[in-house]
Amino acid sequence: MSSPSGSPTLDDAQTPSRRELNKAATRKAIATAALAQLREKGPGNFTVEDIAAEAGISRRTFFNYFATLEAALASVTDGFLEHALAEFRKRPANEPVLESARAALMALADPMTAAPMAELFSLTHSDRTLARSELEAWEHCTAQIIAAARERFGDGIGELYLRALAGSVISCGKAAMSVWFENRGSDLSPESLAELRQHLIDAMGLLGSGFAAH
Amino acid sequence: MSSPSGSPTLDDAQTPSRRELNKAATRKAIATAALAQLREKGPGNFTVEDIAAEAGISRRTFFNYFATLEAALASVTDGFLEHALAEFRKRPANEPVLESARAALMALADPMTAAPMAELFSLTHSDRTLARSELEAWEHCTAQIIAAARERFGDGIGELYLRALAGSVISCGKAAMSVWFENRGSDLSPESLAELRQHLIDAMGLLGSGFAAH
DNA sequence: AGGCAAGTTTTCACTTGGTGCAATTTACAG
DNA sequence: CTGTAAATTGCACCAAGTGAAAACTTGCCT
Repeated sequence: MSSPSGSPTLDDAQTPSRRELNKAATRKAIATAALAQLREKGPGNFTVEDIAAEAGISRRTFFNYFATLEAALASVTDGFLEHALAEFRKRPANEPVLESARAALMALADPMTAAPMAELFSLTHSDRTLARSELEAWEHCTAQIIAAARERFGDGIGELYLRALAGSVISCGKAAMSVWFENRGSDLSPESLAELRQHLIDAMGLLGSGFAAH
Repeated sequence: MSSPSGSPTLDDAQTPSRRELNKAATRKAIATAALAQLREKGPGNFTVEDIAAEAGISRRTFFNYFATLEAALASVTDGFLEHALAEFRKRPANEPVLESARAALMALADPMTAAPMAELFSLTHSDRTLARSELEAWEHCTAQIIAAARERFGDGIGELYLRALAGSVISCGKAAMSVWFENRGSDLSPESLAELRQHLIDAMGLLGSGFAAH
């Protein structure tokens, strides 16, 4: 071993430079601290300074990572939706779109993924400004779905089709989540998650049938 | 005439007290001033103080009417969507929902209604924080559609159905608007508005057919 | 009319969000 | 070890929002 801690001949594979690592760690620390503050003090009752203190950084550094306080919290939602999006991209291109969407949304009912989201949902629910940034996260996800769908369909597909579809799918996902949350609070038991899954399936079913059944 | 300006025996029909009138006027003045500033200086280049000055009121009074700068601009969108919502409520209850929705969305393509909206859309498009408050206005409208639909269907209808439906309809409306705007800028000619109408019809068609056609 | 009560606007002071800049500290290469 | 570039920090600043009390309007009652 020519050098301490790790072999220099080996770790040049990806991009795990100390700098990148630190940045990622700080980012996560901030997000965690923000969530902790939210949990502890409730929406609107803590400041960026509080978060910075808990994360062990300066106020100014916080703003180097997130443009706004809400953005730090929304990063949780971002991660959550990113997960579903990755799932969508994995689906075979010849599969019916709504089926791919359904499969992707199933990822949202995974315990590990759903836990922080459910908590955020519950803590966020009452507050206007927080809810606003949640909205933005879903919107951001919609944009990415549009991109993913465009890639799948090629240029032959109309822009209106793409946007209406992506928006509707996301709306159905939101509807399922909110109904689930209202029934179950942040209950993450297997039965509860099964219910969420069923809501997601039902919502996509409604979408696929043109909301005919009621 | 027992009193100056108007007959007291007559004007007690509604609620046009001087106070209400003044408030309404001020509110409109603020919204107008906000839009004027946006037009004149572009997004992010003017402050609440500027708006207040143009509207002839104090900064503090501005905040008595609107919680945030963006809210003042979003009031334009609110009025726009309110219009469509009123249309929806007028439809007969036995009509298929999607047909009612289609009819309501048609109201958006009316020249008088669409004009301020189109302008706002164009001025707002580039800016992040403004776009955020637009989102909120649509979300608010979604909530009202849910309420209206619940009223129409009575208690027999599932909450999931309601929310998924309302969200999807609004998404399709947004999709049609954004595609139209991207194609036509703020062109308000009859042909252009006809195109918007067609987009709205198409989007609702997609929704009704479960996005089968492409 | 005169005057009281309730509603509105304004002024003032204050906290917090958010940004630019210059100084400092930390990570990496030679 | 030493220079360079990236990251963190402190500081000063402007603008968003909010609370509270003073000043002004409007409506109502005798």
